[in-house]
Amino acid sequence: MKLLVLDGNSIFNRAFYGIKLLTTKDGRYTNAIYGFMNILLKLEEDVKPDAVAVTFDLKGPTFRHRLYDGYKATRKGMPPELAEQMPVLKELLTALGYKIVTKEGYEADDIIGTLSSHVGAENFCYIATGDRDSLQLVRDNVQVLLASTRAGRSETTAYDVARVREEYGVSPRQMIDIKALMGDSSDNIPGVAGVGKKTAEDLIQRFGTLDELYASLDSADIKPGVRQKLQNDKDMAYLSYKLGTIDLNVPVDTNAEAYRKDAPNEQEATALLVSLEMFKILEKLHFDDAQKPAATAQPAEKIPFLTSGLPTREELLVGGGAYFVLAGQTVYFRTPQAVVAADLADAKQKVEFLSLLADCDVPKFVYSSKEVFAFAFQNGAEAQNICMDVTLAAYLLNPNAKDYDLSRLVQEYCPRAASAETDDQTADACANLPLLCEKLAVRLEACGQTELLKDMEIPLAEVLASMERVGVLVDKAGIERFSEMLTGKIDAAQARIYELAGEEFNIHSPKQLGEILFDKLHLPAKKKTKTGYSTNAEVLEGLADEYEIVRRILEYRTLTKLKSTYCDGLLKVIGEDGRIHSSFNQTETRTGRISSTEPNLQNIPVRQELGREMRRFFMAGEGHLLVDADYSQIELRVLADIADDKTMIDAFNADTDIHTVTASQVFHMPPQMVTPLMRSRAKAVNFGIVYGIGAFSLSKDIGVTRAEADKYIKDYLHHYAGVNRYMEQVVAQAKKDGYVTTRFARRRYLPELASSNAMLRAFGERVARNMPIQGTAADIIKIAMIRVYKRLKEENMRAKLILQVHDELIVEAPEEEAQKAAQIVSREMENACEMKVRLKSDANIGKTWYDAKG
DNA sequence: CACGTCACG
DNA sequence: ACGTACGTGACGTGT
Repeated sequence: MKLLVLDGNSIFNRAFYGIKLLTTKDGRYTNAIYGFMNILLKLEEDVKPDAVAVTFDLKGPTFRHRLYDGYKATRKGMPPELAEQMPVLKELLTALGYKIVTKEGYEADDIIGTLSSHVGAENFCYIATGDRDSLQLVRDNVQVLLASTRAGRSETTAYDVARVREEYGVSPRQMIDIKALMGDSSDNIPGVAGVGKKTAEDLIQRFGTLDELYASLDSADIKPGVRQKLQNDKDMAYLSYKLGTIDLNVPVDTNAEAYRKDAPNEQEATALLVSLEMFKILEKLHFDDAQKPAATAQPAEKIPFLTSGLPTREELLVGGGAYFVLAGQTVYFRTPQAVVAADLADAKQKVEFLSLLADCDVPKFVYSSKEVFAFAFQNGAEAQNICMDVTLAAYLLNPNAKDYDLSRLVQEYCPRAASAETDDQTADACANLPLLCEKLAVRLEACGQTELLKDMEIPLAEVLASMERVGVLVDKAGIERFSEMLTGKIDAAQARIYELAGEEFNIHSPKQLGEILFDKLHLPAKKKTKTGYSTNAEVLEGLADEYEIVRRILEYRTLTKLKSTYCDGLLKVIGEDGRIHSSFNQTETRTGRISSTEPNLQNIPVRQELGREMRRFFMAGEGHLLVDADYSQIELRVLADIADDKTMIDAFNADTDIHTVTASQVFHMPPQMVTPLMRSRAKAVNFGIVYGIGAFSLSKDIGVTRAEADKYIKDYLHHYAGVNRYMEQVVAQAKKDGYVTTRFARRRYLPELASSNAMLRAFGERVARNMPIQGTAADIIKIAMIRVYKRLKEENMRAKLILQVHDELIVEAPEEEAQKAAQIVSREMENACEMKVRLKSDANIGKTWYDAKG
């Protein structure tokens, strides 16, 4: 039989340091457990062992190390992020039926040694470890599988006797002799001072053993210096030999049969893995597979899978609603008896599906409502009465997730799911759609988010689908001309940079650029990144006054950014209709904002004039105009409201300039005396407050000393006492609950707050202060979008919402509707939410985005 | 695929 | 002693 012996601590450590810190949404660390399980499952797949022994060290001192006092010196405890994972791992391994082996007073190494040395000649033993110490255990029927990390990837190397000899030139047994000479700092084995790996290997290769070496020390051909060192530390060498020799006689059960796996406790293991959010691992364990022993559980419900076409209306209603998943040209329905797939390329089935979508009386439970709305629009129809969208529901329950794949959601929320009689993943997940919807609905209700889903996110999905479909017209030829103009300027800048540098190099490479500027030209380097010199704009701007090459590089960066991202990037995504149809993602951000991709239309340049010119290429269609309305200071107004800060509320309601008011507060003078510099600093403070602020960053941002910045913040919080109160209260509440919420019950979990890492905790605190503000502002503009969309439709206008940029909405309207549309947009924006301060939105009209933007 | 950089609110 | 404001997405380099 084959026995696999795991060096638990070593693999666990490797997993921890090899994978970035992961946490569950309630803040428990899981990365080491995750990595360990992946390695274990991979090993089992490769080795196919009959039995598995997982060994661990216990905390106390061990016999072997008691030989030497120094052992405690550098023996470090695990970091708390790792230590907390250990009991959970053991619990999981036990639930999965693995045999864990520990012994008071012995290291895992000694247990491994004992098990491997007692495995009978007819058997085979694999030792999985990250530690080269075990190589001394290799024999004819014992191999070491050494886990290592190379270029971020973990790989395993199998060591048999030949491989050890090839690499070290000695037999496995002689590895002990080598270590006795060279020592091992990580294991606190002293060795012979001044003898390292090279010398040790050479000596043992020539003399065979420590004894032989010392026996012929005087006569042999050894460098005098080395001979002296060997003489000095002879005792140490022999002590090290003992310390380095793995104990092969630990009192543990050495019968390999004892380590056969027990049948897993599937229910317990599943519950544990779900709580650890390890759905991939759960999947790999194949608990739901067919050949399940009848004893363990009742077989999972099997749902027939048919592809016979669209079911009739009566056939597809499950408890009064229709449950379906739209995937490209196929729609999967869950009927009471089966999963049924219909082909939408088939005209008849498509028509029937569209009529179902338009039927107000049938509640619909779907996977992605935006896709459903888009499909309806594509066919000149509408989708009515969508009451559940599992993507959006899952996003509201936890916006921290990476994605919202249907099968993952089923695994997360439906531990004992049914399965369809098919390999089709979507069909399988669809079989569980009603159950999933039910579970999500219960959770949403418990979190007070039912209205957020039904009245905000689902209606918004329709608006977004419409915006994506309409798109925005761009002047393709204009962009092409602009791009060529930039090419000319880029070539000139590039030539001059090469001239000033005295050589050609890749200006885009921070590495090469850093070498040219700071090594070759000896400009004073300011900051470093992990990988080298920092060359970002902040650093370069500090050098720009003095060095032409720096000014040219900044210019080059600006120009190439404009060309590659905004000219060439946009040209690539212009549709056949001459318009750009960006995707607006509704489940991407942790604060509730929407994001825009392919292309990102939420970061088109505006702050600098040259970049701003790009906005001339975003235009209204023939006979149309663009209406652009943006909120004035929405986040600060939200802050005033949430914090219930009287000073700030009064300032807004008196329609005064908030930055000037803040300046007068912070600088202790009447508003009329506030200078532009003071106002701009106060503006930075206002921003900083919203972001969770620190004196260091504020001082860097506005170029004052840290002490001064600190004083600004203190004065600010003194004058805005409500804000001060809010900032303290929201963090305390977040620590208590583990999450923060917006005014509309949007929620974000903050596992960082429970971290033992002070930096991460500080980050969590800033997020706790910021998310309710940014998130509430995001909620408000979403409401405005829904209302604008609805109003334009109700008033039978042809004007269409086409873009959203966080605090700004853009509508494309026929010329004759533009004025009215402008009214509607800013009115709906201002009335989106009743607050203690009024919301303010200004609209402008123009032929292009450039003209329509104030 | 991670990193540095830079565009936006 | 260390790093430093919230939220995004795209591009180019280099492993």
